[in-house]
Amino acid sequence: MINLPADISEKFRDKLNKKKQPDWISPMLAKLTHDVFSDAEWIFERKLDGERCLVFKKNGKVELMSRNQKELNNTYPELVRAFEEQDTDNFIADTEIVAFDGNVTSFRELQKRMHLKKKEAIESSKVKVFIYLFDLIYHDGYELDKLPLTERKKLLRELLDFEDPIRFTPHRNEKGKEFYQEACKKDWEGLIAKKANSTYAHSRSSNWLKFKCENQQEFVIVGYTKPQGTRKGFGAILIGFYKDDKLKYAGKVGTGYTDEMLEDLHSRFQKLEIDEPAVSGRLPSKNVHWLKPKMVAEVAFTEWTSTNKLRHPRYLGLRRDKKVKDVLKES
DNA sequence: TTCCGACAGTGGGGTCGCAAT
DNA sequence: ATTGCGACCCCACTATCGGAA
Repeated sequence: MINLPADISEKFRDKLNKKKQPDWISPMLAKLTHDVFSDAEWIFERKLDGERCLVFKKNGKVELMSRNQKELNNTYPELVRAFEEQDTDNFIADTEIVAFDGNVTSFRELQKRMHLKKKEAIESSKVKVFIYLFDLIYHDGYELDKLPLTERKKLLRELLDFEDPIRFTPHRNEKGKEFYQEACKKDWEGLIAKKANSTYAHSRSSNWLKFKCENQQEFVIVGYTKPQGTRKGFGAILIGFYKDDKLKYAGKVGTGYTDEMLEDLHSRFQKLEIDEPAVSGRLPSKNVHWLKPKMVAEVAFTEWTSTNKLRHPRYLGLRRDKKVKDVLKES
């Protein structure tokens, strides 16, 4: 058992604030970047594809809270139990709850579990969950926000027993680029890069960066939706790809456009309007205009979903060098 | 002067749970 | 039995504004 703050090296003593344990703290959020780097002043953690969770333990009582301050205790009773059994008390930890599909964390798998509310449904659920701890924000009367990240992680590792389902989130030093290559090869969601000496900010901060492994390919534009509210031009494009000479629907892409692009594309769509869809699949029916399959768009996304649609899609631009019939599903 | 953070507003896929059809 | 919708999860991105750099 370690005793705070006595075990923290002298130079960090002045960074500790004595404070009553809060019932809620806003989580630190990472910024997305497309600029992957290596840097000796940064550490790199595996990006876990699950549900963000803040763990509060106070006088033996455990509370799991979502990013939007919803209590998760009912959904994950086995995690609550695991924290109750820990000797350490009176702390706040930052975590991610995950489920696995093979060796990779799977949001798809976790979704079968995360919305369950009924006791029987949760007890009979086959989805096994784990909770990865990656930060310690408070312990035993002291706010740890102002300690450097690496000190907070050190304390975290010493304070708790890491036995399933409770797991520590390890990191690699310096070699972000190499680690990122490995991560994508292993089908991980990506990495989180963190400035090693940074404090815990209760907001989005550029001291935490997302390096996401992304997919990118062309799709045929087969329609678009009407704009809502103050939106210009159109809402989203509907896209498809060819399989066995037939156009298959692959979902919508509604972000990545400037106002100018929305208006320019919308004006190009006018000449291509048709009454019946040129694609097959489960198609949306409301507010949809169908188009002759003539235009090709480049789209980035994180992964294919179980129904062959794109997760986190965004528009990158038009491809004029590509024939529509050459647009196939690539990954 | 330029850059950056915070916010609102637009858009995506998916699940559960419940009400309406 | 099927469909639609809200409430939550996961988001990406643009536009705007005011203050920091």
